[in-house]
Amino acid sequence: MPANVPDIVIGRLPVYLRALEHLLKGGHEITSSQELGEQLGYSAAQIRKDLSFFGEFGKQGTGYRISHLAQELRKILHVDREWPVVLVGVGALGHALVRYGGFKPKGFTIVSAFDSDASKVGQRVGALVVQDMDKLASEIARIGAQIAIIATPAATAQEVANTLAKAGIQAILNYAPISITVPKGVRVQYVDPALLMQRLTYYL
Amino acid sequence: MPANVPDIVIGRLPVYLRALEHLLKGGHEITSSQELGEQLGYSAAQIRKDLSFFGEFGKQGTGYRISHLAQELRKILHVDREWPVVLVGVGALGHALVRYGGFKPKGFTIVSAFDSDASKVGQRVGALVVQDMDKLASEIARIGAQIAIIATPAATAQEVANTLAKAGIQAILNYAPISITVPKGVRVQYVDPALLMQRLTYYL
DNA sequence: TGTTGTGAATGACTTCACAGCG
DNA sequence: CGCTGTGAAGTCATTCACAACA
Repeated sequence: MPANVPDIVIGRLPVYLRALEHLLKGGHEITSSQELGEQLGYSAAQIRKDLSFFGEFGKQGTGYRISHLAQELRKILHVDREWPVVLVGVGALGHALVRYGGFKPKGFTIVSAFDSDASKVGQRVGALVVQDMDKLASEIARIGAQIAIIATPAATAQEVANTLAKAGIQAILNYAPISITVPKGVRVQYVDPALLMQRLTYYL
Repeated sequence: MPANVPDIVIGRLPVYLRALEHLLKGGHEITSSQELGEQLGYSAAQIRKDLSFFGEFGKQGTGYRISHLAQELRKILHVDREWPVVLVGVGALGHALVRYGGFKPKGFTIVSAFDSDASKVGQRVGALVVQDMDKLASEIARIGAQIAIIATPAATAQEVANTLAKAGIQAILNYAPISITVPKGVRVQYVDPALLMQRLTYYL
């Protein structure tokens, strides 16, 4: 497990993995850094360099066996297993996330849902029953969850993040439209489509 | 309108804007690069350097008037206006996007929805009626839309992107879990929560 | 005094270019 | 011969550090 790999490299690995899985579905068995790069808009050298942080996965003169490289990437990213995920905030967005089909095929399963609104506690959402926030820490410990999704309004997201960090959560996917600060050792990724839209309009 | 601003800088401007609007709501009137940086996890120098690409927005010894800086950022990002957006793909995700409340407050309104599935054409989704794909180009021209959201399955996303580019769309927010290639002059931003999850698990 | 705006210095990332190997 | 893996070179981004100024 090499240290000092730039985070920007880590961010590209899932993109590579997604492309490899797509090629596999299309019946391909072998690819090259050049072919991958053209598909993804990266240079061939960058792909080779990124992979070189972790080992040697190709054959000179041939390229990469797609299934093998994909499996190696899954190991590197720790997605060669199932991850339980807890969800905080069961409004419209939280409901959509429980129903969202994109997580399970990648090994992420929302196993508990929490909300601070007493009128929501006890309601069923898909196969889950919404629980009170005061059960959060004990449930996280019971499940052994390390990953949480925040889908609350912006106003409560920081408070929720504090609670999650205290309960031992180390990875947060934040859908609340606000930046949050977390203790060292906790990582946050942000999902805010409006932000991406604003990044697009700059160029219009 | 300065040229040659790194895209990575453009990507941070919406984050700054979001934080400024949050501070405004909290009753603040003035902030500093240091205060903003602490809130966002950036260095104060980086924020000042980013802003310096576009002008001088602060007062030495004082900081930035929040409402003024926010308005300047809106101008820079071209979000000081309303943007019509077309949606392609009206499955579960497309439905959720039409209902999603995060776009309209930022000036983005989904004004048309399209699907290639004949059984969906004519159905109502919120206030919209799903239209056939063969109306796409004429509707984009009629509306003057420059922005599109792709919410189709991965298998059709590239084809849809080609059609959108041909119809004059210059900015695409792609929810399909696949990388797409587009002609020069067209920009794409990706929304794939599973990718972000995989980026998080690397560190677990 | 406190904070900005900015060249200069440092650090990080990407590309180059080629040895090495299948 | 073709493609990988990788040091070296080049480019780009961030941080430093301070003059300028309210």
